[in-house]
Amino acid sequence: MAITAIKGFNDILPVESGRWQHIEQAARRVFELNGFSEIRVPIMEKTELFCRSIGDATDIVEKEMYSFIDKGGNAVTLRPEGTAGVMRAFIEHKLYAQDPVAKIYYLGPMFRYERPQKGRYRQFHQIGAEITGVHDPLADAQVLNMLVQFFREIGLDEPQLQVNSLGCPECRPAYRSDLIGFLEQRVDALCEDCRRRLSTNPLRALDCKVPGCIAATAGAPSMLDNLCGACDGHFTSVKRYLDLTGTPYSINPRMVRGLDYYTRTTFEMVTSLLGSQSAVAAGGRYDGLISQLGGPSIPGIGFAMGVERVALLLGEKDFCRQPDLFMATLGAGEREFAFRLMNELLQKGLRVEMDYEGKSLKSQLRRADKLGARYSVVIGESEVASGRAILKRMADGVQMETALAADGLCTLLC
RNA sequence: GUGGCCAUGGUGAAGCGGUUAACACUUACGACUGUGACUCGUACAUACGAGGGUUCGAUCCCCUCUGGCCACCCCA
Repeated sequence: MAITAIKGFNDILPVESGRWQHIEQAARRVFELNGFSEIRVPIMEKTELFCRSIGDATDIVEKEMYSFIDKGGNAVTLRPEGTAGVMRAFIEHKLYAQDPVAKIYYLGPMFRYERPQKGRYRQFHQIGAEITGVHDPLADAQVLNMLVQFFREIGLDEPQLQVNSLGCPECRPAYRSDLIGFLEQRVDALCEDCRRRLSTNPLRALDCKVPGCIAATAGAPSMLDNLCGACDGHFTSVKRYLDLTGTPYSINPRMVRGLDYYTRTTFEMVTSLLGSQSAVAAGGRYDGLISQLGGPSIPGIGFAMGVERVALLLGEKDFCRQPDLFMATLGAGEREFAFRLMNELLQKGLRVEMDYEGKSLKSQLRRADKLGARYSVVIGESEVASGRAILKRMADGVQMETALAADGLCTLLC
């Protein structure tokens, strides 16, 4: 048996890479338009970084991390998400010193030891963006607008934006105990998972899909009704700014996030087309994270999207580049002629292909068709001698005479 | 980590105890010795995910492993 890739680790094959590039290029274009710059950070960090940022008790840290001890005895982990590493770099290089307002984006592989499913893999890819240093809800709204703009840009209008507020260290603890109290009174009606959640993550019970739990939590207190004045004002402003720009969204008071560092605004772009992997992008505000990691008290907000999930939504659409011209040749001498001409055209930025192996004319034209070449030209002895040839437009078979010179062909094909 | 379903060539798949392992697509070549797409012809699985077992005999039955899909957990 030949060696195969690791479970949950996938190859992005040539037929799919066009789609990936399309997504990445759109993200770069939109993010840079919005004033974001790329940051490239390592895919491995000290394990402690993730414990401290994501949260020791979260599923990610408890059971999903690729952690090991390196040869120097250091506890290291393949990053399960991007924000922690980006913020570590932000603090380490004191980027806030030159400008506390930083707008940065990143993209690359993340690793989580989970059971693979469609749209969920052990090595997966995220494109994320973060704004630091802005308390104002305008930042929240702008991040959301940019996310929505990205999805428009790549031609997906299906994922819907949902927003929520998780409050802050001022109001969340009180709400949390209220909720626990509420749930404890109905513990008999809750499913096994939700009973466990009571102690681990009570908010999660609001998101449970078991009918009994949905019924039992129907009258549960909502975080949104229990926000402190500052959080409530913040959330109200976020909504107003979204309305101001006509950004469509809905409020999902039961939306829960898996990372401990979120405060106030949280959001998801959700789709119904990927089964249980409904979130294609998600994020939120993390006002305490930077100081928690040893940096100054600077707020932040950001999101990450799952590239695999976005690619799945784009479906089978073909993003392959088609040649502008395919040159078919009849003999070895003509092949040399074509080879030289092809390279002149390539220099001028035209996509040109030719046969390398002296195949039959029929084979060559079949290949031209298969590659989707816009034009083809047959070069034989007389063409080389006269310097003129018949150019054929493949879509409709229309033929036209042309000089076999780089300049002329270039203007004809551009 | 839990549960269910599944695994035949490059692809989609028939076959379900003894078959030349069907068919279609793809690919290659040809019909057309200088013109693709349509059509037609020819070729292309010592082989049925891997390893064990049952049997005279296993792609087909049983076990284990590996992988995939779906749901849960959780999440991008």
